[in-house]
Parts: sequence; structure tokens; C-alpha cells
Amino acid sequence: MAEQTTYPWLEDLNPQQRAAVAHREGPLLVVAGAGSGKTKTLAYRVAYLIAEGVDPEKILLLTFTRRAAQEMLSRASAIMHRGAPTTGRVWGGTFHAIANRLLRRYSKMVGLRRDFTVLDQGDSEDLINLIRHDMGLHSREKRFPRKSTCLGIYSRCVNGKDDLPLVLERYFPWCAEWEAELKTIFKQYVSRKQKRNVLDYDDLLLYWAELVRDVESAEQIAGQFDHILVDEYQDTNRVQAEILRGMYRPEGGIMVVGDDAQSIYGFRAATVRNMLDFPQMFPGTTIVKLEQNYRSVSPILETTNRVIAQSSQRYAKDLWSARGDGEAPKLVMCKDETQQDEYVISRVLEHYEQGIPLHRQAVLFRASHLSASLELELTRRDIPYHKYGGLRFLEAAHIKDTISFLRILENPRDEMAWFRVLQLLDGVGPACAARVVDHVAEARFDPRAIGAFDAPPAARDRMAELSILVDDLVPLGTKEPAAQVARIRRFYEPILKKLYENPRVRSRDLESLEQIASGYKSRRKFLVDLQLDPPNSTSDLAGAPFVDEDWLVLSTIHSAKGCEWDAVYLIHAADGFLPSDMAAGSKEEIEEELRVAYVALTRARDFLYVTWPLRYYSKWYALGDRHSYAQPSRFLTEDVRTTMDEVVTVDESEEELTIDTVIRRNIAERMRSMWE
DNA sequence: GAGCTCTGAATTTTT
DNA sequence: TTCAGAGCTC
Repeated sequence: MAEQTTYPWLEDLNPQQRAAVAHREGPLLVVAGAGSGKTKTLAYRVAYLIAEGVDPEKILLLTFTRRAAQEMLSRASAIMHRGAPTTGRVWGGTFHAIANRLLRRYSKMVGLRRDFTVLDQGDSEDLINLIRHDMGLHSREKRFPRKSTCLGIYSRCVNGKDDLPLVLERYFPWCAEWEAELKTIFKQYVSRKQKRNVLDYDDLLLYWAELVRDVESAEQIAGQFDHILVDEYQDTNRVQAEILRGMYRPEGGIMVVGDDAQSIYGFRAATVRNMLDFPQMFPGTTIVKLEQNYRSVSPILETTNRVIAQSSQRYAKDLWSARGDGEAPKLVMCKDETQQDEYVISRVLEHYEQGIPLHRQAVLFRASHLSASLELELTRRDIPYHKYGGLRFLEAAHIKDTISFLRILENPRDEMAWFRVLQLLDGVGPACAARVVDHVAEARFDPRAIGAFDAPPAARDRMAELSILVDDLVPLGTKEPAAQVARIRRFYEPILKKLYENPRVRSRDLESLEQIASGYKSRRKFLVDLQLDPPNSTSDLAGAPFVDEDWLVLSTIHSAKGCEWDAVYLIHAADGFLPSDMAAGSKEEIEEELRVAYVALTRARDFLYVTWPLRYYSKWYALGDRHSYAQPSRFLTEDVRTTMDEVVTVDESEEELTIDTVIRRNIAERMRSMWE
């Protein structure tokens, strides 16, 4: 190979980063600790490859979110200055989004039609439910697993490449008795999707894997890329690893970056094994470790190092801070949730006064609903915030309804979309909807055929209106999705008013949807983006007119992955919430929860607050017993706490309290309260 | 067959 | 509190 060229901007990197960026021969595994400049390294790698003459179109950058890909590419542009526009041609995105692009292009090779539509999780569950219903499995003496559980089992099997019996035994033992029925359901689920020209999330990966399994087609597809770069490799699953193996050609390059200590997507069948097995899967692998932390001040790093040290798995990393002194993290015991809100908001405003804008501060929590009371309080005080994670815009019923109209037009074979739309009509239930779908199928899937459907009297008027709508929409073609949404809204608004309690809010959402659609020229692109890269903040939309305004970030820990803020507040750091009771079953689950906690804490640059309310309301079980007493998260061990400032927020009359004395006193109170 | 009402169960993280 | 499903009525 030619003499290694050097570029002035390589000087921005430390020696390990530089080794990764300018790596020449063979596969590369980068083990990157939290805050060690992982994004920077990937961005520089892209810049380096392009500077070395690699065609940007031959670079494939796989990231966890679209935002991450965009950020890396724009950084790469900035590094190269005049080369800026070229990074736009790099193939960047999530595994799922890239799968979608490749499958549209090579659909014939795997027996797909180009106009397939994508089922989101809710649609997939509904389809499973339909099949389950058809099989008469919904009402028996013994309860059959719920639709979401069924899909979970299915997904686990295909993503982890495991047999059904094994998956049942290991992850769903209480469903083991239904093995035969589940197998039948899954078989039908697969063939029904094929017949209806729809793919679920898992299919996007599976078909991609198939595409590169066959040597001939693999040549063609893999040949499209000279370099593959993968971010967050610790959160990929077996199918994704297989895709990479199929895409890899020894004459090209492959680089994956990950941190085994931050693997938190086990529930999606992601496995750290992918990182450990990488050198076996790709012989000749070079391993580079990034251990210098540029993010957190050393007291914070001291705390987070001790948290992750509890892991029984060996993380061969030794993170050290490049930033030096700062404030020790605070561990704050609050009397109750209200006081926790109070404390967090006061600190946020304090830091704001001192010059940290709101969007450089984030409140993190394990589960989406844990921010509910804080959100109320923020709203009451007129403090703007954006919330990431949890229920998405797209999952709201009225949005799904509207999208379903578009999906019918895009892919008239899309049974789930038809069902959804038809059942909105007065007088149309599941049976009638099924007949309409059959009728359309007989008309070779021309959606306009519903005009000739012989509807029952109760449904006749509404069906006629739907027919007019479809006749209006079909001529609009596949362009200008905004015009289509506008027309659909005219039809749907009255239904919305009748169906939902709060039509005004929902109606405004539809306005936002139309707004988003206006940014697209193609209906297909609009639909795909909504499903594969959905707007992930609830106020990405609502807040649109106030773009330059400052806002506080609220986020689930999972959605906070890869981000950093000057001040971080981890709330509800109590046992039962972190680790979540839902995930405290096995040792592996607890380990993953520990990593979740680690991810949360390592998001902080300068200030870290960990808060937990002592008293919390156990809302909807335990009649009579309105509140319970919490213990701090088990991950905040004595060893960890010695590195933190302990703060107790109590009434002023109570002095000199430590967490321990308060806990002891509360044990006594709990004992008494048993008899109250 | 559609649609309403009642009951009972469960409640995380996301592409 | 919310959601799914069973059962009842038109």
C-alpha cells in the first residue's frame, strides 16, 4: 500500500483515535469507553476515507438513529472544509432504514414487490391478533399469551436466530405450553405478510440477510460498498452480525465501534457476543481501545467507574479523565416525588442563571411515565421542555388512522391498513371489513373497487363517502403527500370528533402531520421515514414554531444513548425503578439494568444529580395502602456513595439527617404502618 | 354482525 | 388508569 499520507486535522486526535481513523489493513474493532470520542473517531474516519480517495457512495455508515448518522456526516464535512458536499452521498442510517433502501432496489432478488409497506410494532401485533382470533385461540380456559407477548417471542426467535423451544424455555417459560399453537401462528403470520406485500421491522433485517446470503446477489450488493462502518455495535443482534458478514469483502474495509459496558438493548435480542466474536467472524481483526474520557470531570468519572465495577463481566477498560477537577456528583434523597420535582427544577434554574442553557441540561429516567409529575410541574411553571422516548407521535391512534389511508394507496394489498380504515366507518366491523378486503383482492387490488362493494345498509352511506375519497386520492398519484393528507383530513375530522374525547389536540397533531408531509415530494419516502425514523420527541412537532427557543431535555435513558449534557439529573433512582422491577428476574437482566444506570450517569459533563423519592405512591394495586417506602438503587453501593455528596431535602426543623438515619427511621415507620 | 358496557388484569426500554 | 376481551342487546 502507498505511503501513509498525513493530514493536519489528524492532529486533533489522540494516538489511539488516530490509529483507528488512519487504519489501513483488515477489519477493525474499536472498543470505546463512554465519552472517549467515539462519534469524533467515526466522523474523522469518514473524512479520512474520502480524503484518501474513497468514493463517498461506496461508504456505508450504520448507526443507531438517523440523527447520529447525520451528525457524524456533518462533522466529517466540517473537518474537510471544501469537501463538504461529498459526504451527502455516503449511505448513512440505521440498519432498518438502509435495509429498506436496498430492498426497494433489489426487491426482485428476494421475491418482493417494490411497493411493499412496513408494519410497525402495533400493526404486527394486530396482525398476530387477527390470526390468533381466526384460530379460535383467544378464549380458552387457560389464557393464551397476549398479542404483544406473541410478537415478542417471534421477534426473539428471528433476531436471536434461536429455536422456538429454546426461546420459550429461556425467556418465556410461562408460555411454553403453547408451543405448538405459537408455531402455527408464526407460520401463518409469515405467509400472510408475504401475501399482503408487507414487511415488519424484523423482516427488513431478515430479507437483507437473505439478500447477502446467496453468493451471486451478495457480490452485487456488497460490491456496492468498499467500506462499512458501524456505530453502537454492542447493541446489534445476531441477524445484524450476519448481515455484516455477508456484506464484507476482504478487499474492502469494515470498522465497528462499541462499548460492552453500554449494551442496553438485550430485550431486542442485542448481544455483546457480537463484539466478543468479531475477531473470529472477521479474521485478521485489529483491536483499538479508546480509554481517555473527554466528557466528564474526574469526580463524576470516579463515581461511574465504581458503578460499572460492580458488573461481574469483565470490562477491560480503564477510563481516565482528560478534564480534571469539578464538583462531586450529588445523591439527593427527597421526601416524595413532589419534592424531587421541586429539587430538580430549582437546580435546573440555578444552572440556567449561571449560564447553562436549558437544552444543555437533561433529566433522565428509566421508564417514560416516571416523568409525568415533573412534566406537569414544568408546564405549570411555563418551563419549556422536549421529551424523548416513550409513546411516540406515530403510535397515537389518530395518527395511525391517517397514515393507514396513505398506506392503502401505496400498497392496496396492505390488509392491516384496510382493516384500520374500514373499521373507522359507522356500521363496519371486523366481518364486513374482511369482506371488503376480499372484494378488493378480487379486483386485482384496485382500491377504487370499493365503489362496487355491496355494503350492508347500515354502512352504505359511509362506504360511499370512502369510495369518493379514494377516487379523489388515486389521481393525486404518489407525489405531494401533503395534499393527500389534507384531503384525508377533510374526511377524517368528523370521525375524529366522534371517536375521541380531546379532538382539538388530536386535530392539531394532524395539522403537524400535514406540515411534515409538505417537506416530502414522494408519498413512499414520507411513509417510510415516519415508520423507520419517526420524530422521536413529542415536541419535535408541537414546538415547531419555536425552534430557536431554549428547552429542557427530558429523556428515557435508552433514548439518551450517545448524548451528553452539561448537567444531568437522574430521577427515581430507587430500587424497583432502577433496576426496574420488571427486569429484576434473572442475573443477566440485573446486569443489563446496571449498564442502563451506567449509561445514564455517564451522560454528564460537569454536574450530576441522582435523586430518589423516599415515599412514592404505588398507584394502582395495593388497595388501601396508598404509598410505599423506597430504598435507593442497589447500584448506589457504599463504595459508590463515598464518591458522592449526600443531600437530604427535608423540612428545616430536621437537622443533621443523613440518608442512613432517615432510612432507619422509615423502616420503623413502615413496621408501624403495617398495623394502621 | 356491530357496538356498547362491564369486568378484570397489568403496568419498561425501541427499530 | 388504561386497555383488552367477554357478553349482552339491537
